[in-house]
Amino acid sequence: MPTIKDVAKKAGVSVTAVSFVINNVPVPLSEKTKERIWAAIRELGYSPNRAAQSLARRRAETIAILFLQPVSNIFADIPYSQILFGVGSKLAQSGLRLLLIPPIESNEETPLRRKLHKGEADGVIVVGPIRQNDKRIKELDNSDLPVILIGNYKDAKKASCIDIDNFAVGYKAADYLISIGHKSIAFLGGPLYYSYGQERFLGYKKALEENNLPFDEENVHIAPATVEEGYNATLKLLEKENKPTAIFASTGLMGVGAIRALRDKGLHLPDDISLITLQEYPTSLMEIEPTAIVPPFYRLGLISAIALLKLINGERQPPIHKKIPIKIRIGSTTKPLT
Amino acid sequence: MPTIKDVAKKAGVSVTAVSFVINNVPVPLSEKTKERIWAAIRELGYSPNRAAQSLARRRAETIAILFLQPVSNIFADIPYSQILFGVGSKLAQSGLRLLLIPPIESNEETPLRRKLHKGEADGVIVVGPIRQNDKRIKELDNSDLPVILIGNYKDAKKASCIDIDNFAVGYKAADYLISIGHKSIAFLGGPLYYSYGQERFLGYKKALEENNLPFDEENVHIAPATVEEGYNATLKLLEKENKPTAIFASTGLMGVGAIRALRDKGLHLPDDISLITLQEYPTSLMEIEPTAIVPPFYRLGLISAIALLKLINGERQPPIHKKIPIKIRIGSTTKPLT
DNA sequence: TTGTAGGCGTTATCAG
DNA sequence: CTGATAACGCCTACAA
Repeated sequence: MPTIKDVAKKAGVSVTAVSFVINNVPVPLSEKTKERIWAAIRELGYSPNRAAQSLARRRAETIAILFLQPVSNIFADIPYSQILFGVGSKLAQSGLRLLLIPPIESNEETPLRRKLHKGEADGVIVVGPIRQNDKRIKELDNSDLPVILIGNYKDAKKASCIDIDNFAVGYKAADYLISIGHKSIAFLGGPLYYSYGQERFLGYKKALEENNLPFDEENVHIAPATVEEGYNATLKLLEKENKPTAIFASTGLMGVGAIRALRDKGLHLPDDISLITLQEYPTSLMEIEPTAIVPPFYRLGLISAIALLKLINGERQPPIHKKIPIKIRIGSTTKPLT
Repeated sequence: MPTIKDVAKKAGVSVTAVSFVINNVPVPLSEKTKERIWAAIRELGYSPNRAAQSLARRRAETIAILFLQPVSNIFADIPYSQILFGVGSKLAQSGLRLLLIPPIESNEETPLRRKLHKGEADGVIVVGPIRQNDKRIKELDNSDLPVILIGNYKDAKKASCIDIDNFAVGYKAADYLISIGHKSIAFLGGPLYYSYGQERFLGYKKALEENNLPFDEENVHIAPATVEEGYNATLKLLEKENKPTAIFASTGLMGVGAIRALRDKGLHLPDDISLITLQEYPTSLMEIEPTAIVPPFYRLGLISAIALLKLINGERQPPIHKKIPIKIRIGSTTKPLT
């Protein structure tokens, strides 16, 4: 491969000049010279050696993605794929590399710092459900590495938090159901120690409050976000004396569980009951088109990557906080209460 | 960050010795010295600087993933995510970085070579449906970069091809249906200019032949692998005078289309007709558990990455050819023909 | 504007 | 076994 020297020689200039042009340093070089240098670069098919750049700039030209959960779970978890592709597409475009970091146990001896010390990565994006007391996150928050947490970490000092607007997820779903006449609305959600679980729940509650609807504890089922929990919770709801007229399953898997439970009980959507779920995967894969909250995970990844690059380049100061708006898509599983 | 010099000083040895220990070069160093060096490394929390290593070794310590299709399509395509996670988990474990390369048009001026020249990546994994006449692939095949194509490229000189056993996909599905008594089996598949489309079709055909069943052209629908095509093809099949008693939808999306078409026509699975599809996404997301071919995409990515690393390290010579076996999972959408 | 020279952290060579 | 020392390719003063 040609080096910067070859380019300099070919263009009849100094390596300095070439370097300036490549990194477009604001040094007044005559347009003519610049053009000559670019021509040489093109002819030689030159492009700078990343490792050498890294070494000289003391930058890794790499950003790391830290997964908080085992990969075997994650790979089945479509939202994470979407986030990953979002991050990846931005990095691909800027030519940065990706360093995937498998889950590190909180109690692991090797400090995270070491895996992520400067030279390894210029910044980190953390993916996975965030608990407020996670040591790994605390450690990152105390390091001087630019960090984006996909989620909400309330104690964050320097770490930036970006996530879909989980409060809005809960609020919008409940508010929509209320707007079409429902008064008894069940909520299925993930654990409250995860920020997404808590915020979706709070959003739901807020919508009830604002509409002066009573909050019925028995209509709320908080549990690990699995198909099974969604299934069981729904069965329980159906055994209540005054059944809810609508269910909001605030995670995709719980939604599937709910749908299955309703079907197994011979109930018909939306005639017997209304359902809103979270669309965490392409609807083209489903047999029905449910009314659902549509979380833009791909966009979430994209925006996180953009934000991280800005932090790295010093174009913004941490912490950055962002909530990505979500949308509701009206499908065939809800209908007005008559 | 500490450098190799710091370690050497602390351990009272030469940098050479430290370098030997780190890369465990087979040089007889006394166990005592080795231990002393490791101790110094641990105490200082030293780890080698990647960029410097790269530069010295003339290796990028990076592998590239080239996508053949636009990312916006890919991100919705769960198989690609699974492959990506498979590749990623292997790389994470070996500390290599990932360079994602967005689709490059065949006619783009910048040669692929340049984006992938040594120093940028040590090897490439190509993801996406492969056509035999794709210029980008021809170019890669002629370069001296280790290349793994996920798919089947018949003219390959140096490039290695790894894929799920697509012939077996077609064969096993058809064979199973035949084994439970079906004699008129429809086939829905992707374009024949893609290797996966062709091979699945050939497998299907072979199973018919081996069982002395007539091949009915009208039972075969080859089209772009979309929900819509699956839907329309199924409608057509149902209009035939002698309808097939079973359908094999050889792509996930066509399978969804088929299921929807059957439902819209008021047909019941498996009583009115049997169906085998391709399970390209977690079944937990579906409402029914179809009989399906289960392609191990995660594993495909993993194995591809492992193979690529071997090529890069010279532990194997190209071309490598591998077919990953697939399984059939019996679900609720097939039943014996009585 | 140019050329030179030192530095970035490792690897690898080669004489001790 | 060790210790210098020359690459590796680029960036960045600094002096001209």
